Parts: sequence; structure tokens; C-alpha cells
Amino acid sequence: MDSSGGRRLQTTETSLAIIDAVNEMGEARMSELADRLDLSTSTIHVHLKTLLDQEYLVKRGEQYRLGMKLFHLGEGARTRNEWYEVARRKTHELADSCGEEVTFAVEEYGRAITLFNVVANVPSKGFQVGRYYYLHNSAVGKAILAALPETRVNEILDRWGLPEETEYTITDRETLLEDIERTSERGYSVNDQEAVEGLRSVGVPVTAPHGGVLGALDISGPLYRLPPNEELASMLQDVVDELESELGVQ
Amino acid sequence: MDSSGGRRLQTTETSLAIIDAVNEMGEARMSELADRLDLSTSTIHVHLKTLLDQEYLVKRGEQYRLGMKLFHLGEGARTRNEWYEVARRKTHELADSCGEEVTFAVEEYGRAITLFNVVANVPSKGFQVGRYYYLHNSAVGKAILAALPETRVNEILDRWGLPEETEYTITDRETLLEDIERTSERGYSVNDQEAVEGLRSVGVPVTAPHGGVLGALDISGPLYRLPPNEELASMLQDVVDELESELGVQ
DNA sequence: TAAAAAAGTCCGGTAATAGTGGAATAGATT
DNA sequence: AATCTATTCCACTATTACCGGACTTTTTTA
Repeated sequence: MDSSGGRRLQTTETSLAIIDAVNEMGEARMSELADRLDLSTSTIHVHLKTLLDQEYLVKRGEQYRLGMKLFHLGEGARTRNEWYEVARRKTHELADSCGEEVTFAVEEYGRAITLFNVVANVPSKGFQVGRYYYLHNSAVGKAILAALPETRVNEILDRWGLPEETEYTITDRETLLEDIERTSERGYSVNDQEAVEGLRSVGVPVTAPHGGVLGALDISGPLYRLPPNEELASMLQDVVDELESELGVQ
Repeated sequence: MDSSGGRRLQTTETSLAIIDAVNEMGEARMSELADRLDLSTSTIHVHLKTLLDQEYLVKRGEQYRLGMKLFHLGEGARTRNEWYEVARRKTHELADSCGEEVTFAVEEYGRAITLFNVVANVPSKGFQVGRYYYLHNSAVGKAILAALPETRVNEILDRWGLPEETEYTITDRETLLEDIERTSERGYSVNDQEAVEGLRSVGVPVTAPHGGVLGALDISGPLYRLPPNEELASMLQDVVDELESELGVQ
């Protein structure tokens, strides 16, 4: 939670910064990385050698890319949770029965990350999976915020702010806190074009066996054809109830 | 390819070793990691702080786990390839039409890693995805070997050996090279219980637009009900042909 | 409940090494 | 062929990663 105090390892930080840069750039040459991270080519070179050695990167021609070792570890991170299999199955069931796009995301370090994104059992184009969302302007996000203690909510808003993504994004903290208040009263969150224009979504938080928030499930779709919020909320709530009972939430 | 020569960064190597250890252990406490990697607790502690800071790890209670940042990067590694979307769609199509388990894997650093694993469009339990396979005892693997130049094949066998996993595993290099020879002649590989007893699979390599091997596609299932090899091979070959032509392989 | 044990955190000094500049090599471009 | 650019390697020095040990917190045991 608090990143304060204590020393960090600069070398590791640099190596990981290179991974981040390669991820953002898709592919990169050594000199591009040297420029971007403002390091000498010789320094970058040793880092790259080390990362290639560990299979975190691959070199194709002169271009460096992310290695599949990261995919291997990433799948480990996703699947090595008690709730993985149940959450996956329930997400698919809901997508099947509602026919719209369903997303399951968990909170980590103040953002939501998509673990599943399915449209009627066709694991959609899949480019959403692994994506980060802010909590203030997504249905999963606001559902999660509504389930967190207010101190934590404020920590998160301090850290990430309330970036404006459409003209409907709530950028004022008081307004957001009221929205979250309403969300926790009625049990579901609503995102009305706050992330993408023309897109509405409704989300419900999922409680973890230990008591905290595990994540949230949401249904999203175009404004003009999505059923009313209450209807979506009740479908979500049913699935979440089943999910939680399978996980042994009391 | 050659990991020889040049210096490496010990600090980065240690940090990544910690990630590996956490991955293998599922979850780990600091002292367990200190024991396992034979480092002082103070050293481990700085590494862990740094990795938490970068969101590569999460701390739940006293246990450290892999963070979803790794999942984020892993999805980046998987999706940021020109062929990702086509390969995904073709894998699903084949699974649909053949009704058996279909796997798409790519080669990296001498092993195959599963990118897709589908049973009739139900993305199966999914625990196979992200898994590494040896090339010498899997259908995807032998298909890939058959498409690689012999020098490379020998490099790979030198590095990984031919570990025995069942009594049917080919553990002799000469025998394997003959098998690969036959594979490249007939255009498909056969894995007859070499990885798991009772399980057979047939694989076909996929050529990349640049000319090399991209990966391979295979169909696998229990001995007693899987159609004959030739039949599976021709289904696979049809899909691979379509895949390659969509990718613009000449 | 208290005491002991274990685990985790922090700090200062020193030996190890990460980072730099610059030289050498390899590749691309004209 | 010659120039330019990108990558790799090498040797030196300042930096910093690592350890020992003290301190704090948590867990176990009596």
C-alpha cells in the first residue's frame, strides 16, 4: 500500500523499465531504448543481454520484443487463484445467457485489470483481456470502489486522479463519492459513457472468501440496445450470488 | 541463440529468480525465499520491496504472489504479433469443426509454449495455456522441429535433452531425428503417448510470413476415440493453409 | 499472560559491480 | 569501396548491492 520508506534496487528498476518500454513500443531497437530511457548504449546492452538470457525478451533481427516467458508468468498470475476456474465459468455462463459483452476484472494497486472478456461464449477479440481500467470511470471500477472502505478509496483517487476520458467522465471527487454512495446503496454501479462515448455498462462487486473485494463483473454494450440497468443488475447479481456461494462466501 | 560471452546483471538476475521462485511456489513468504535462493533476509527484502513497487508481486498477508502486472505484460507478448488474431480464429474454427482438443503453440528458446487451447470453442479449462512443452515429445514440438534446420534442431536437443515422460517417449537422438525426417516428408507429426499415456496427437507446422517457423497447430485426444492420423492431418493442413494464406505466406 | 522464538524491517560499512566513455566490430547505405 | 550507423566489447571508477547485526513485530509455547 504505502510505497514509502526504504531503499530500492536501481538495477532491477532499470531492467523493468526496459520491459515496460518494450511493451509500450511493441518492438524496439537498442538505440531507441537508450534514447527513451536516457541511458548509454553500453548500459542498455547489458540489461538487454540479461533479459534475453532470462527469456523475458526476444530479439528478432535488430528488434527486441516481449518474450513468451512473460506470457507464461502472466498465466500463472491469473490461474493460480482459488477462484480462477469458478470466475471463468460464471463469466461465460452470463455472457451466454445475456448475449452481451461480459467482463470480469480484479483490483490491484488501485486499478482494475480484465481477466475475462466474453461475448456470448466467443472469447471476444480478446484485446481487452489484460487491459487496465481506472476505477473512477468503469462499471467494474465503480463497483469495486463501492465495496472498499472510504480511506482506501481516497488513497486510490489520490494516486490515480480522475482523468477525463469522455465529456461524461466524472472528474470531481465529491460527485464521484456521491455516485459511489448511490452505487453501494442499490448494489450495482452504472457507467454511462464515462469511458467510451455511446457505451453503457453495469457492474456488481464480487466479495472474496476472506471478506475483501475480489473484483467485479460487468455487462456492457451500446446505449441504444442494452436492456435497462435494473434488468442487467439483476442478471449480474444472480451470477455473482452463485459465484460467491461456490467460493464459500458466508 | 548463444548465451555465451559478455557480462550479466546479477541484481536483475536475482530479482527475476525471485519471480520464478514465487511462480513455482504459488505463494511464498520472505523467509522461504531466502532459504530457497540462499540469500540473506535483508537482501531478499529489498528485492521484494522493489518488485512490489513495480507491481510485479503482490503481498497478501505475509505471502507474496505474482502480480497482475505480469498478466498485463504477458497478454501484450501474446497479442502484439501480426498473426495473433488470425491464429486465434483459426484455432477456434478447427476446434469447432473437429470436436477435439486443439492447441496452437509457438517456439521460443527451444521449447513450445501454448497460446491457445480450445475444445469445441469452449476455451477449455485453460490450464494448458501458457504451459511450456518440450519439442521432442509433443506433436506441436515435433512439427516445429521438422520445420527447423538441422543445426538448430541439434542446438535445441543439446540444450533441453530428451527427458523421458512416459515409456513411449523417444529418448534417443538418432531415433528422434529419423522420426523428424519422416514427419517432414509426410507433412505432419505424430505423438503417440510420448507425453501422456493414453493420449495421441497430430501436429502441423505453421510457416511465418518471413519464412521461418511460426509455430504449430495440433489436435489431441484419447487413443481410443481419435480418428486416424491421416484424417486429422488433413483437417489440420487445410486450416494451416488458410492461416498461412491469410498471413500472406507465399 | 508472559516469555521465547521466529519473522520481518532497517541501517551502516565495505567489497563487488553497475554504469560510463570510448574503442572495435558488424551492417547498411550511398 | 567508403561512409555512416548501430551494436558489442573492454577497462576504470564511483556507486550501490549485499551482508551483519540491531530493532521491531508477530507467532508460538509454557
